[in-house]
Amino acid sequence: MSKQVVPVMCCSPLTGAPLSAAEAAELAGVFKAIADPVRLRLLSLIASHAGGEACVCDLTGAFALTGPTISHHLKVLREARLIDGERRGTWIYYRVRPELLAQLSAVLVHDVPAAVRADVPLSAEAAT
Amino acid sequence: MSKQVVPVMCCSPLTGAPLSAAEAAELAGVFKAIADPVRLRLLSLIASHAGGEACVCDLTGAFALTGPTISHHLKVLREARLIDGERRGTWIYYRVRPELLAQLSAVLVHDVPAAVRADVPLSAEAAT
DNA sequence: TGTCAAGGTAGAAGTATGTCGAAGCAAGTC
DNA sequence: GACTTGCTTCGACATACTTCTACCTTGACA
Repeated sequence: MSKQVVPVMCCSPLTGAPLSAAEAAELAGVFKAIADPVRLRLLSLIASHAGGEACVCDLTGAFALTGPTISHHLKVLREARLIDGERRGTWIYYRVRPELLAQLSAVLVHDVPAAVRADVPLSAEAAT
Repeated sequence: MSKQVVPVMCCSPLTGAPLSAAEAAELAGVFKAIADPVRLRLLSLIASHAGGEACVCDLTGAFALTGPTISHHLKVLREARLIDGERRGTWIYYRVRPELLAQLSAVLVHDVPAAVRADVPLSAEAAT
């Protein structure tokens, strides 16, 4: 593997029906993306930054890691569709995509209200 | 590592304040436990089994994996406090612990209602 | 166009994880 | 007590992941 292609999040709640192997693999790919302290902090750093977005320069300073390493983790998060990057002049700004987070959250419990689950319509997806 | 000791789940929602390194490490440990297709299926298999619990014999048959491998994954889930095992005669029965799942879910979104978050009071913890 | 700064990609090294076979422990049966 | 069944632990091995250094790409500006 190495390529964590996560097409469109599926999956009924964990506590509902047994997951199929394909669903489990898809879900595991996303969870794997956030199952790292650095990426978790990256995510919360971006999400809690003013305006809901942060440039890489803001993020690099928060870790005792080199630029390429941060870049690698951001790429993993991007490939998992958890964040979106946008270049604005010299800097690249990242923002989290709450819809996937909400879906993940919904999978973990069986009674998260639909309002949360459908935070942002998934049909708006156009990730490339 | 190898020892995934997860004392008591902490952590404010990801989209709230930036996670500290310690919080991130703790959270990442639990996410790492579920960031595997086999463990995810194991979890959903147990949760959706009649009575909310399943014996290892029920689980082993669902995978093209050897007993020791299933046992290893169950141990990881147990150490992450996501499941509980209980020996009853010849068989060992596992059941999921929805409270940690609910907490994890609450971390991923910022507006999960308290009713879900506090599914089961964490103070009841006595995991060793 | 040339230069600088911000970030990304490539490849390598060390470490962690997933899987297996062999062996061991616990409970039930004869 | 000996045997069988169910499950875990141990040790080994292959693969995946994290991090680094070196180098490349992109955009701003003189």
